[in-house]
Amino acid sequence: MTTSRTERTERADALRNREAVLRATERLLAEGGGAPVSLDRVAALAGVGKGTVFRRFGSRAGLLQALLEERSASLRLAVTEGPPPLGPGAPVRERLLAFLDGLGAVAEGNAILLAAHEQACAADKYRDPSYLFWHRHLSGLFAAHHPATEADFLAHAVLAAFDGDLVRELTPPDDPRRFTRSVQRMAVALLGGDTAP
Amino acid sequence: MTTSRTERTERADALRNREAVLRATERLLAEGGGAPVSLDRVAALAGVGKGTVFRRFGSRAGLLQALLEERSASLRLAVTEGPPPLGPGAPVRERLLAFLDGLGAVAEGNAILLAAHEQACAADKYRDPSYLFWHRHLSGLFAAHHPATEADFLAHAVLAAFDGDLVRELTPPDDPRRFTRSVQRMAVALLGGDTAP
DNA sequence: ACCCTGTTCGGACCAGCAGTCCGGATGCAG
DNA sequence: CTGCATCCGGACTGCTGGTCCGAACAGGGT
Repeated sequence: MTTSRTERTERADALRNREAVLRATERLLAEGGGAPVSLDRVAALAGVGKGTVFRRFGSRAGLLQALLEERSASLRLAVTEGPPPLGPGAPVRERLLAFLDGLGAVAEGNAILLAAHEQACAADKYRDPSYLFWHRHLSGLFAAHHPATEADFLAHAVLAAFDGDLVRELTPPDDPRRFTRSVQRMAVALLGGDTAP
Repeated sequence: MTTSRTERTERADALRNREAVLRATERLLAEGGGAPVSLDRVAALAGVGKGTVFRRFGSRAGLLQALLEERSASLRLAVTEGPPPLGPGAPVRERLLAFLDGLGAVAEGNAILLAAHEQACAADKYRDPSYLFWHRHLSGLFAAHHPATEADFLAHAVLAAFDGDLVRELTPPDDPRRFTRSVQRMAVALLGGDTAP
């Protein structure tokens, strides 16, 4: 039984450290309440050297992206091959609403992480594989009622609303899903066709 | 004590240096093509000390904001007290289109500056007086067909599309007004009522 | 049980950044 | 011309993201 895992090349200590770094990062993000998190601090809290952080994640942006990926992986999977209405098969409107419900939940629950990631990615935000995936999906949905270039723009515009700081701004503690509902209404209006029952 | 408070004449060299710093900043922004501009470099190109830059503008964000203010001051004026359709008096739909045409032009012509400003402001973006002004205006327009909270969100969402990097992404050299047209179509769709007869 | 080798570790190190400070220069009023 | 408030400049600080390399070590082969 030689460790029937998918990857046999990663050493045990490496895996352990990777996990420690991720945990430390999310803890510092949460405790800092939005204040910038330095990688020195992350390394210190994780109990590893700074070099380790960079070898694992390449850069500050890579670390945050890895964390974000972790939080949204299940949504990604559900969208591509899950059951309707999230997955393929449902009418466009239903899929759009279901998708924004899922993405909204991720955003509302990780607004600080989202903001930090945007800040770190800076101009490369629109080349981020995660962003490209969401954009492709949304764009495809809009394309049902719009020409391609218009759908492309609308997808960008809707995703632009998922700015980490904006989500924080628009999410009162007593109504954690307000942002999602607003985005859903907006997206339906943009989809075209009928808004009223 | 009647005139000395705000009208305290600015020394000639101070005024000259302020101008030199602004010019140097815009030059470095344009030449850098989006690369981050350090204030050391700005000061060097302007031929002044770094302390001067900070005394005049307070911080990196303040400098970029001053530059942005310069580029959008006339639009601001036209919106508040200019002739229709930009100024008060025209139907909501016309005012919306005129406003987005103006703001779009500013964004398309200053996308790099816009991106740099967003990066520098970070979380305080939504407290920026300039942002608040645009938001109040847009929100007011949307309020003609929407409840207040919805109008507030829609204004945020439309402004979110004015991300400096997104504008750059969506502005091909051969069609410099494409972004503006897209935003206008989107905003009209969000305004509600009739999209097309 | 025990090497042997390639992988990983750790933290000193680097360049560069925003922002501060104060002795000295200088415009300007009288 | 003189005195003084204002402004200037660039050395300085504290911190950052990111690099580097000798040391430590995991873990399969024997």
